[in-house]
Amino acid sequence: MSAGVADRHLRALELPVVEAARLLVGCTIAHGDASGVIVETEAYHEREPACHAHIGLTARTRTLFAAPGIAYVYRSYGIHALLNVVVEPEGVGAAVLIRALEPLTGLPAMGRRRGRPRPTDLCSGPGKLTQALDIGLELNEAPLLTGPIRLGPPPGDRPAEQIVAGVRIGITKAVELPWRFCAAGSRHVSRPWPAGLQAPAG
DNA sequence: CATGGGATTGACT
DNA sequence: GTCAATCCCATGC
Repeated sequence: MSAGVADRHLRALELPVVEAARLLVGCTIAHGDASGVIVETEAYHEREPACHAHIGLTARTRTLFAAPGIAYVYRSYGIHALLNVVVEPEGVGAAVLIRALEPLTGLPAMGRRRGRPRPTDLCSGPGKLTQALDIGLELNEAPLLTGPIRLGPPPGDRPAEQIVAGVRIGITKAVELPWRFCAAGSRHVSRPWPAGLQAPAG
């Protein structure tokens, strides 16, 4: 096995968070028998105010300042668990929010947990994919290379994804940063890509 | 100890 | 398009 494509998820863990967010599109996330290909990510870094780590080291943000390669899972709006991949060296607060997956395996179980069988309704949002993969707050700080959640390289039989970048969604601070990355043309993203930023057709 | 704000979603007008 | 559900945690008294 040669280095390169197969190690993409490992290289991402060594890079600055914005580059990591771009590289993680196309990689895989699995929990139990359910898995999917990452088709949408966002980068968050302590130096900008939309990041939880911006306020410094607290009980909640401790995870973000830890060594790379673990999960940061937190509750959003009192309802949903959101999954992040912690990156950058220990002591730096940064993480990549996993915003959408293209379902790969375990679709029946995902559909049961989601209460909606349509493939494009299973993992097309940060709160949806954690419900589909049964990822809860108890998995905060779980290692991502040794399980139970597993971050893996892109499936070997898939062509490299074309990636488009845009501004992050659902935040009120630092709204101008183009730190959202999507697989171009994917029907599994959380929201349709703005028409003006659509990747060149064909 | 009380309060308020969300990195969202699904239902509804 | 609007809006409520619901809870962790940071902050302030």
